[in-house]
Amino acid sequence: MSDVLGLRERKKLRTRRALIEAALRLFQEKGYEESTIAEIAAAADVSTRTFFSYFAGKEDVVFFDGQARVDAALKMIAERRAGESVVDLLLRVTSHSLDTVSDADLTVELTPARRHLMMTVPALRARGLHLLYETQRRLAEALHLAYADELDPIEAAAAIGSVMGAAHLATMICTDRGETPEQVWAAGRRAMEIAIRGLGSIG
Amino acid sequence: MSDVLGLRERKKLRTRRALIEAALRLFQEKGYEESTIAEIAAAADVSTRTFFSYFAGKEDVVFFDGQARVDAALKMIAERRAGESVVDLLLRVTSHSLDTVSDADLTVELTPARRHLMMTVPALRARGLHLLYETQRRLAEALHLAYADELDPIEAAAAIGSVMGAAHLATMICTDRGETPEQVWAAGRRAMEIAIRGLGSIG
DNA sequence: TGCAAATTTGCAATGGATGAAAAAATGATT
DNA sequence: AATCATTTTTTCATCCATTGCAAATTTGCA
Repeated sequence: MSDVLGLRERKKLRTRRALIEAALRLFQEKGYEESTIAEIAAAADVSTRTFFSYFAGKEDVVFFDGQARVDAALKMIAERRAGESVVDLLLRVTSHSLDTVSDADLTVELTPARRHLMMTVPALRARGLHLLYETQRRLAEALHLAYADELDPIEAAAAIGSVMGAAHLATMICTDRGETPEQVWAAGRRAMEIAIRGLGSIG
Repeated sequence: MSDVLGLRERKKLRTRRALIEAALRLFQEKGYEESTIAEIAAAADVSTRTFFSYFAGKEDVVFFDGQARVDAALKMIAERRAGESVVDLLLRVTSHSLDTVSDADLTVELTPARRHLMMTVPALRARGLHLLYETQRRLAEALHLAYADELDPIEAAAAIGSVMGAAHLATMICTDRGETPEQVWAAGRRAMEIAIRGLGSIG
């Protein structure tokens, strides 16, 4: 595929970027609910209607890089190292996902603010959960394919669901307690280890 | 507290019930998105505005008994049997939750249709996920309290998150494949067992 | 240049959601 | 039973997200 994009494509990318940056800036300045799509579009210098040809809704702007992150994880699973155990692969995928901040092509500094938005705004929390769930579904399918002769679909789902479920709940609880990112990360790590070892390892 | 409710309370319960039944009936007949709140309110013989003093939004009508289900699970955890292991308690709670259809006080027959709605309508899926995670959060806290000297908050979160995460993802995937309720239940059971034993038990 | 396809825009309409004040229903008191 | 305070419902007005449609604009290409 050619890296040379036509004027049309370049313009679209610019508009998309402008919408994302305008939206995130407004959300930080005035809050999510307080910022209207009309304002976002105006700040990006396009019509309100055009916003909806770039994003399905107001919530989606915040998760603009979700697809890229998922694709990266899917790729890692599909290209798993020969002989690598499921556990090792999952640990590698999750730590990579936590480290990688964002789509290299787009703003990176806004990440912490975004995380805060995602945790506090109900609509975004809901959207994030939905995305997380869809991600798990796809990861489970990829895992099943990558270990076709070892994991049936249910086992793959159980593996993904338990590891990600444990990590997610643990990190959410820590975050709500106002703990530092390091503590949150450590909690997620511990939760994953518990999920890997099984519940017998505690209590 | 007295079981004798005043006319005011009784009327409110009746209105609430009327709204729920009207909504679920309309959702079945015309679909969720196609039914407007105005129609629901009209069918329940109240004003549109009144709808919002009973439910925060359109989605919430569908989950009218969510609180009762959660309360039941919380109660089971709080009143855990002396000497019962975490694993045994969780198995008991989940199977009870699957068996119990609904709030005894309210319509029960609509449950299968409701389940179908929850799986197919995007807005309801999202709402359901949010409710599921809030539930997990509360269950994790209850589990921590019930086993205060054995589980710290992170371990409790890992336990709840891994078991429920595994069961949820597995059952959703099975449901999407159009499998029978029995198969779905079996998959959930298997996924929970994997989560309990740990990922080492597979692959 | 000139045409075809893609994109943006303006406009109108729908429907969810909220705020505020008037109206109606209810419970308590005399 | 009549009256008053409280709760609930209704009415009305408004905001905003979202969508469909057709006109206008831009871009890619011959």
